[in-house]
Amino acid sequence: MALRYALLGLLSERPASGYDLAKAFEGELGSYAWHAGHNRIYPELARLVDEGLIKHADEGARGRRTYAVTEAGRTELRNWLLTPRTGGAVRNEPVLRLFLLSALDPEDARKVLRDIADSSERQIAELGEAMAGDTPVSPDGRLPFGWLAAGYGLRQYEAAHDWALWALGELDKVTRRPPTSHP
Amino acid sequence: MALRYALLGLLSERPASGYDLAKAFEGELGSYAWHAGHNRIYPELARLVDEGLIKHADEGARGRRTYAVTEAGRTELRNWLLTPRTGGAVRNEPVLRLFLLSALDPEDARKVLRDIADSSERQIAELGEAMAGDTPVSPDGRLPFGWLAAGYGLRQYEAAHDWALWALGELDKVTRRPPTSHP
DNA sequence: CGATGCATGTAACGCGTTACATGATTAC
DNA sequence: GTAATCATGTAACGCGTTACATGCATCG
Repeated sequence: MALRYALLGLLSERPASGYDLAKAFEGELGSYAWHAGHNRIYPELARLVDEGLIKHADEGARGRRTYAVTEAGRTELRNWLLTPRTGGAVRNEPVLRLFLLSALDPEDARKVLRDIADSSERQIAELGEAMAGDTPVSPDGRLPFGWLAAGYGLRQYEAAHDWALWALGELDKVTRRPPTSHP
Repeated sequence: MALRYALLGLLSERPASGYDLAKAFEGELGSYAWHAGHNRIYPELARLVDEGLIKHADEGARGRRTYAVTEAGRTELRNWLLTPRTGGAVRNEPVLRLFLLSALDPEDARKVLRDIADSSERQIAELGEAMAGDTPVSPDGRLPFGWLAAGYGLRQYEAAHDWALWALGELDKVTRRPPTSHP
């Protein structure tokens, strides 16, 4: 049920074809929030047209068809965004891995935790660079798509980094070793 | 592919029946990491037995069958946990909502952000209470299942809270209003 | 003896992934 | 002219959800 809202959201930025939308999912949106390939996108676009949430906007070369969001579509998206998620079914593999850490012996768990510390550090550097400088403002007086989400990502990775270091300390406590020093 | 590792992880704590496992998913594991009902669990247990990753351990009253992890199962779980996730397909609805925030007008976006700030504050209070006091140690000298994950959750919610307040400030900037004061 | 909880399964359906398949245009 | 890119679809399969279905044991 989420793909349709991703599509409505992208189309509410500007009209686009299925091909354009597939490319949009290959950027930050797709890597951090929701991914979909053209094979899922085309059938869903057809359904959205059926339901009157988007409409055919233009026909271009090579069979290119662009779609635009309708008023009904805008309303539908707005309702969804304003309705707080109902604690729905969770399927979060990275978090599952953290839960299962206690199934590893301490040496292996340390390996995993150091990996997390390292990779989150890299992500922080990347995102921090992307967000350096002033708050950007689009000509229409809105925040650019993804700017707020990037800020969220940055804080999440900082939290993950903090956590990994704390967890290494916790592990040291129960194995009664002196704190490991890793450069 | 993740459910099987959740099951292997739970069974590596202690042998359990399908029914026990279904209950385990109703706790923190199911609310934060991965959820599954008995309908998914029973077929997957059958498959794991077929593949030799778990084995039949005991037969009890009312048709109760408990399973235990085999050496092959332990190895499989360990390999999975030690293999860093390959940036696989992302499907994270809460984050998708953040990306789409720019599709809302500023007044609506503020509503959503205040909701997030409030709910994360509640979660922080809950988790903070659960984690108050010293690091618990099980008799076998291991950290209890879920302890590290709880620490992760706490930091995530703190990050979300921080972010929501920051995002409200960013919104104020582009709409050129004085910072909102909300109690 | 009826309600609740323990305990296990099957069937239909939807969403997502991987693979298969096709054709038009542009760049070299 | 041929390779890359634009552009759109279909089919098979797997995982997850919702709903359907059954039976035993304990508590009051």
